[in-house]
Amino acid sequence: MLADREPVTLRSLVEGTGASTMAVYTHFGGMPGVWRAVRQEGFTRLSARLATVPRTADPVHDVAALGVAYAANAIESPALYRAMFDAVAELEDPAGADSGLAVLVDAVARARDEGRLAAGTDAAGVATRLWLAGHGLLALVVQGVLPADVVPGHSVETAVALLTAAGDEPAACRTSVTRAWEPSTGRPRV
Amino acid sequence: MLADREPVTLRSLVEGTGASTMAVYTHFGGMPGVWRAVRQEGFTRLSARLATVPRTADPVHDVAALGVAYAANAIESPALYRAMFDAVAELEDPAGADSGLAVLVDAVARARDEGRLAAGTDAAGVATRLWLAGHGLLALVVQGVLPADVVPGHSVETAVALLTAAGDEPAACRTSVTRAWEPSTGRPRV
DNA sequence: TAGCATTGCATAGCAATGCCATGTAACGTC
DNA sequence: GACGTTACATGGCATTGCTATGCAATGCTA
Repeated sequence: MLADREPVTLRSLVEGTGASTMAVYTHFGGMPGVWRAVRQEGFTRLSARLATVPRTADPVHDVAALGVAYAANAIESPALYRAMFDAVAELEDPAGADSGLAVLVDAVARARDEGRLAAGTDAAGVATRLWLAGHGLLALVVQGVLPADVVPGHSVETAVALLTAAGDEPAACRTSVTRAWEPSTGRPRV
Repeated sequence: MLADREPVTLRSLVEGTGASTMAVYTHFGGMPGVWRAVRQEGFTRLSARLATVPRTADPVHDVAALGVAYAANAIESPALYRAMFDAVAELEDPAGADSGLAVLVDAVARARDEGRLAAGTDAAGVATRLWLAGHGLLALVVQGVLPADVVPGHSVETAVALLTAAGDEPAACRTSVTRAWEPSTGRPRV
């Protein structure tokens, strides 16, 4: 229903299943519970997808590759992405949502520890800012304000700016980030 | 009602006004029309606020000052900010929304033309990325995911990174941006 | 195995919501 | 002063989320 942009109502959910509306209350406690479960599922899928991003010898490339996976996930399921952040503060299991950010923090920390970023780099801060910028971009894309084809361009420029500011060498940074975003690598299209 | 987090229903709107629900249909065409008008009003207020940001001798400071005004506007009326971007693609007058971004583009272009940014800088691109990052941050703040007190820190770091990447000298850039965000200048608190 | 408590859910109905058909009163125009 | 138009009050309709009630299947105990 989300993918088809159909309105998700209590009765439309049970229609065709042979079940009655009470089944929804038994399992989810009501419509807010259904949306909670949808959001949780969204973050679970996101975490699973980020976990499939391979670790290469280039830590800065890997940071950008996480961004690619994050963007692809959002663009392939825009309605789910919207639902996820529609009331993200009400998640019952915030740890599931945080784990995605934790993966990014680890990748940034590795780039720092391997010498690509400055020694004193605040990995959590840099990772958060990468995520914030990506979220701002994708939030507008999934609502139709911006077309999806501007995602790689803005993502590359913002990632290069933030990672260069964190100490990476500009030319090498751009090479690493661009390589993750170029469309010929067989990863899911955005 | 938005500020008080009360549910905005057709009947609660007309309650106490002595009018009936039909008045809403005459003037707005229905509840979606009411929300359209709310969004338009939100962007009108935002544009008005951005227009009050003074132009100083430091164009990079002025770019950051627009970000401060934008953030203050969102944080002072979080429910309005949420409503604005809840269905921003359905605005009947997108020009009103674009005018805010145009002000930022002009400020970035001025910074470029006055020599602070590289001559070939894509002012619209840089301005858009500044806006995207700010929107990502504020969207999460107004939903309660992040506390408002992290706004200045992330805003300064991201703005410095993006403007430095556009050619500004790092130390001068940080000075200009920080000056716009420091709380002792008498601007509205965030 | 018989009795009983628990669980899951179908039925039916309630309150609230957005919306609209109808009627009516005020207004402007000739 | 008659008439068409506009704005809106009244009342009611369909849909929504929700829940009180009852029933049947399941599992536990003696």
